[in-house]
Amino acid sequence: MKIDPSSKIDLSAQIAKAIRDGIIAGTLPVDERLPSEAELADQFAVSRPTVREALKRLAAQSLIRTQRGATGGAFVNRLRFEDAYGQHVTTSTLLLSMNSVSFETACEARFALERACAPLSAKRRTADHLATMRAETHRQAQPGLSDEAFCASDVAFHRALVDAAGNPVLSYQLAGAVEAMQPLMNMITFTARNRATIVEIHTEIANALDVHNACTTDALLCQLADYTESLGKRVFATHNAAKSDGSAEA
Amino acid sequence: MKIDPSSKIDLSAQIAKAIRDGIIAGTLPVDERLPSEAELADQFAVSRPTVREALKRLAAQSLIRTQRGATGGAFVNRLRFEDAYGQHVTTSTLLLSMNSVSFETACEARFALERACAPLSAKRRTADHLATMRAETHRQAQPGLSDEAFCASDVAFHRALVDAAGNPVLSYQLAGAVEAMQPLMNMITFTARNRATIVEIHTEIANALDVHNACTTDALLCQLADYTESLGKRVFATHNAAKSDGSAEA
DNA sequence: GACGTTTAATTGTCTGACAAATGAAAATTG
DNA sequence: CAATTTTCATTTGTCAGACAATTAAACGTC
Repeated sequence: MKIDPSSKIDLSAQIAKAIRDGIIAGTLPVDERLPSEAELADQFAVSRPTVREALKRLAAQSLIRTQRGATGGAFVNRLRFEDAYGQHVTTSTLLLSMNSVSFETACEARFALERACAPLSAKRRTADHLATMRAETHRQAQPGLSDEAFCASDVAFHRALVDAAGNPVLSYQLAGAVEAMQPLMNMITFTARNRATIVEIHTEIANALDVHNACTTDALLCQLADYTESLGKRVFATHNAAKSDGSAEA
Repeated sequence: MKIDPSSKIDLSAQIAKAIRDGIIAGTLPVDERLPSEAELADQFAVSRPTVREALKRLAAQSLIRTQRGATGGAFVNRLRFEDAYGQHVTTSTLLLSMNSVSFETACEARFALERACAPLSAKRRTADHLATMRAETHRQAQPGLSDEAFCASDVAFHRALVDAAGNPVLSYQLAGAVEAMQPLMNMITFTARNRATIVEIHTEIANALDVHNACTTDALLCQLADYTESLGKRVFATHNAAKSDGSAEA
């Protein structure tokens, strides 16, 4: 791979791209050891700090791992679903907060995706998944629970629902949509009546999954989507009204 | 934010995390200028190369951008959906290839997600989306098209279908599932008869969306999912049989 | 053969330096 | 005075060389 020192782009970015392309193309298989930093510096005709900056870029994407010592070095990392979750959730969260995505849009996406895996979950849910969902539902019924804890439990419930589909690709893609919404959900103060309604729907969802009833599960998710959206609409309407109260913003 | 020099973790990783946390928490708003590298080095009591490695990690995640010159520096980047697409697709692709996800699993996830946005697409599709889908369908009918080009056009078609839902969150989440499957699809050699079948379904999907018929669209997507999976199953069955032919692998 | 010691390789970090870019201030010119 | 050019300070990009920390293998000792 060639490096162009006269390019507008950082050398470290070019080197990172060259190595990344090798990993994607399969030229550098998993667990393959990259040349040492000194050798890379020679090959690309740059200094070691520049090579290191490139390697740090790749490490930030979990594409490589490094190890010190005699047999150490940088190794192509086997990207695991668990490792990728974190990044995916972080990115999704920032996308929502930085692009002022409406609660409605986020909500719509989230439940559309969740409904997509409901039939699979109804078919494949294990006793474990059901137990998790019921435990979280039970926690959500506790009176002393803070709104944040309630939302966290809500995420755990829906995470279990998604995982029940038994498809890691689905779980990964949905993790972003479901977990990234938590900050938005946290802004909603749930009254006792709100919580009771949600807990009831959660209970029914668990029951529907128990008997492998995909249709009812889907209907309940629709119900939950509508209810969540109506709650959010009310909260954010007053929120925005209060915010634009003192400003000249149209 | 505190840095622990005695930790097992790289200083640059700790510093990157500290800054990243600030961005996520909103302490560092979009377009905010970070202190210069020299100032950061002072604040964290490390050297400039260490600070730079931390900044490169953040740059790799598109969390900051840097600019040279008198008024330059590192700025908190507004993460855009378009910027995040690339990373998401790359990560998804690597997840599939490195974890030997079966064609069946990937296919199931992809069509489950795509069906999720079909009702929204049927409701909101614009003339533009329809035109793109029909143009790609037309391209797919060209006899001289390579398998790679056929698959690329297929991705473009489905991308338009997803975008038609008018929900950027949905589009983002699905981009990973749809585009990451392209390398797997490329491994399938499409006969003329295969292509004719797919083109026909694509044509019908466009027609169904034209008249805002969500039900038919969903049915057609199911049909396409079944057909794709059956094609893949046949190809990868012979593929695996050939591969385990000469090895002792059980 | 088992067990400590040395050694070589490699990453992590620091220091100091210079080049390149870039906008702002100062100087020059009409 | 206004417009233009020049100078300059600031900041990132890159380099060179050095030392510390870590680690496994090679070596030596008992």
